[in-house]
Amino acid sequence: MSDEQRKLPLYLQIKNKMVNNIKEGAWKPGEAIPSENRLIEQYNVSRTTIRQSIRELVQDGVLETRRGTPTRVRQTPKEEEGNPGVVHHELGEELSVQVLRSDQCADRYYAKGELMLDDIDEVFFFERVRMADARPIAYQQLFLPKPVGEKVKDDAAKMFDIFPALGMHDVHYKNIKETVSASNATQYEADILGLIPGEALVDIERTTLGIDGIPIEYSRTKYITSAFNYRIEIGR
Amino acid sequence: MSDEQRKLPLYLQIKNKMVNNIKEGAWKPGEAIPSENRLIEQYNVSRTTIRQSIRELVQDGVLETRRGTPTRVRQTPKEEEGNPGVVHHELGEELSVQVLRSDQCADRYYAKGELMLDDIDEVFFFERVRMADARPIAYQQLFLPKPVGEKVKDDAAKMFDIFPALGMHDVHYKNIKETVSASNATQYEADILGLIPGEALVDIERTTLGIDGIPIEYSRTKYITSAFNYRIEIGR
DNA sequence: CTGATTAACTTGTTGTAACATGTAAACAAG
DNA sequence: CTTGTTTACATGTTACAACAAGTTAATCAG
Repeated sequence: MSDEQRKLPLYLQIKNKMVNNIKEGAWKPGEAIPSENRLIEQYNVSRTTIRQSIRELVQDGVLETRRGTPTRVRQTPKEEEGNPGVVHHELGEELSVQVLRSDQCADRYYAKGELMLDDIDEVFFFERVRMADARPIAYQQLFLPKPVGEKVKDDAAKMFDIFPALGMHDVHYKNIKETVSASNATQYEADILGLIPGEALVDIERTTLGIDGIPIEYSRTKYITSAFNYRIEIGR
Repeated sequence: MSDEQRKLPLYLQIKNKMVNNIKEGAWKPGEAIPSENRLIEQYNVSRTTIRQSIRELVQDGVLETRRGTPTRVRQTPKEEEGNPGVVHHELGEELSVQVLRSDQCADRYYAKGELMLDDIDEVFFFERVRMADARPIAYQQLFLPKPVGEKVKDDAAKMFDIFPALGMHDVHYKNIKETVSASNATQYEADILGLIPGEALVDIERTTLGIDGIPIEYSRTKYITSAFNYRIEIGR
């Protein structure tokens, strides 16, 4: 156990252990975690402590509790009922992806900042073109922290969406934040997407946080407007 | 005490009392509330209960605690954070609006279709420029059905956002649907917004439904990217 | 008067204990 | 086979107690 962990409050140490259980796949989304009484035996702490750990993870959206039933690992944070905003993000039919370039490097300082990494850390970088029905619809720059990248580097070349691949490797997310803007296609982007330079693109910057709050993905994607459909619905 | 309150858990009853203390001005924002020990005496409950009430109010953003110092009522009633699917849409400071044109007509067939109106119905049309800090940030075309338009036609010239005006006339909405895309500024739009033609704009098409499901507003707004901030958050 | 120390607060952490209440599977009765 | 009951087990609520640790203001030494 590391030094920082030793002086952390017990309930935070246990909270971290629980998060690790999920990250390592011992506790899987949708499944029940051990009951409070078992956890009391397992970690040899009081119920107060266990409950405080669980309470925070519920608050973080990682676990869900219901009186009378075992506490469960949340399936996905998205399928909620009664949320004020629903985001649809559908495109074409036959979806695929093509990797233009991929490397592992220690520069890319801006992306590393977004991923909350140190200067010395390495990142996986993928330059991808997302295709729908064999036509390019988006140019994407995808950055992954080293531990995540090593797990999914093979999938990133095949999967249109990397989230299923992440889930299969027990890398689960808690939160996705997207910033939407617009930009003009550069010569480079226009060539890739088959457009005229200057054409308006929907420009989406996305940061995904893992269940421990640490970023697991940063990406910048530029979509062709005609192949894009971003609908936000607010209300009941 | 009301019947519903009697069967509520103690900590929720006390939480409600605390909220009332704030609403009635007994506890003022920025000021300290009584210490836990005082509250224990005052309400004659255990510290567990008091702390659970306080914890929830902290989570709700109503109170703020700091070890060693008295718990305080939050100065700025913290915005709802962590709500899944929340859309933030903030821009500059000094917001205003300028109306370029307004009329009441029976054409504009596309907009009338979106508003689910018949061909013979009339619509109010406003061409507006939204300004932030005296600089134009968006060009907006706003369409209102005749009954709605008559109520707010004066406000549409002054209000940056027409929803408060609608609410004042008891026109409430149930649902907002926005489609986000990007487009290149036309010569006309570029002139208005002070840009070069072709510049990428964030293009938002919005339909608002009233509480009876009938559309009350259709608009198309094109924002300057630099003055725009559209953040979507999914998850907790 | 200044500056370090202390005393008297505050909230934070953790344990123990008892009872309340919701859930679902096992079981019994029709 | 369906329905109602029991029962074991889950989380929720509440109380009491002790100590940890941060903050602030009074106190005291210089």
